[in-house]
Amino acid sequence: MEVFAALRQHVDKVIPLTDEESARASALFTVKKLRKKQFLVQQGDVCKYESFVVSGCLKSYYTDEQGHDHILRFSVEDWWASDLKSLQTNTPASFSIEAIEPATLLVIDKVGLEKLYVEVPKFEKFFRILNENALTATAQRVINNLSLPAKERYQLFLQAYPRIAQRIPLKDIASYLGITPVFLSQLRKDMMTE
Amino acid sequence: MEVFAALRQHVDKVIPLTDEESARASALFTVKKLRKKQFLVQQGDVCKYESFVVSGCLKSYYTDEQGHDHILRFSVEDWWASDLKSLQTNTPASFSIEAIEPATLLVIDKVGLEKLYVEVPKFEKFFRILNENALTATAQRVINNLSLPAKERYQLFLQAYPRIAQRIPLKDIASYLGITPVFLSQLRKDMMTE
DNA sequence: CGAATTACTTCATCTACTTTAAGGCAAAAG
DNA sequence: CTTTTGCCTTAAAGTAGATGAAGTAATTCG
Repeated sequence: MEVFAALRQHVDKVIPLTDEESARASALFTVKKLRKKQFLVQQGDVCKYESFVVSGCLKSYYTDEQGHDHILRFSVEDWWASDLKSLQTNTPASFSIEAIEPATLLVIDKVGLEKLYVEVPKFEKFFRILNENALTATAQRVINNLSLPAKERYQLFLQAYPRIAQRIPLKDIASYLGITPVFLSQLRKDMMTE
Repeated sequence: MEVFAALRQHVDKVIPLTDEESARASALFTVKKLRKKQFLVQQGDVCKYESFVVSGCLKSYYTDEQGHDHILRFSVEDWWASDLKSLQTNTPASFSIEAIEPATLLVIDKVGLEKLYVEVPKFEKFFRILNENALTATAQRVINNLSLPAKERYQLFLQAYPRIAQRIPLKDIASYLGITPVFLSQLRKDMMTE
């Protein structure tokens, strides 16, 4: 099955699996498809799955008291999406995850994950490393938000995710950068004339 | 030994250890003391240790091209401090870690950590969970930085870390919040008169 | 202990970014 | 095919927060 091959290839990059380990792991995941604008989790509900994105694109975003959305991350092919805290502790998710392109996912629930850690202990290490990397990236983002003006943050974003940037509506990029779409539009114009 | 008891108590809160596991783990950590203003790591050097703070207070901060510091986190008793990425990959640390109070640490280097994962596999899970929590907290901080004005971020900080706030110089709090000391001083004044 | 350095405050000026509002364009819905 | 709706752009006015300068309080250190 194609989708499981994608997962294995992804995991193998960090820790090579044996065929048996890969098969055991695959058996615990389920294929899930999302249409555009469909939710994987909605803020306030409990997040049921850790999800590997095989294809498509999701956005994770927090909706504040004034009803404004703030994008935390985009998840495209070969990335993961979930509200870890909600998943682990069965508490309401603090953000939503929604498809901005039709997406194919491999999902695993909490029970499945716990089985996975027992049956294929390598995954304990795999997720530890995955989270370490995510933590590093998020810390870098805090740094950038604190130390760089919007224009430079935008340029960094374009550099870091050139292919993703093409696929994502401007307003979502603005939200990710923490500025208004209006201002991002101005920045773009500035950048053209330079 | 007192300091090791602190570590065990800390780990036990997440995953109870047997006496033997605790002893094996303790054997891999070393006590390290820092005076005020001493560095645990300096930005650009390789981070050699994962460190558990037994007492005192450290700050982790990034120095940007203009020489301005941006505080990422404070680590007090019962917290950890390190540049994970640097430690794991032997690359230059992207931020510094410095004592702002005399501190006692329990440190473990990369080799020690790898031994630890083998000898006491529970630590694999322990650090996975630790990082998950750190990731959640950091994501929340990104959200706050994007969605809240400085005054509310300051109020949240006071609420979340009332005891730490007392011990930390205003300029460091300002740096953590992403504002200038001048502006934080103004905010404080505003808050007095309300 | 006194001198020097470092931390905090206040005020005035400046700028990066927001808000509001209006017009155009493309996709979705009827 | 027409109408609605959402998305992008441009421009003008407003604000949160930065910067610079100057004075006072608090620490550090010889």
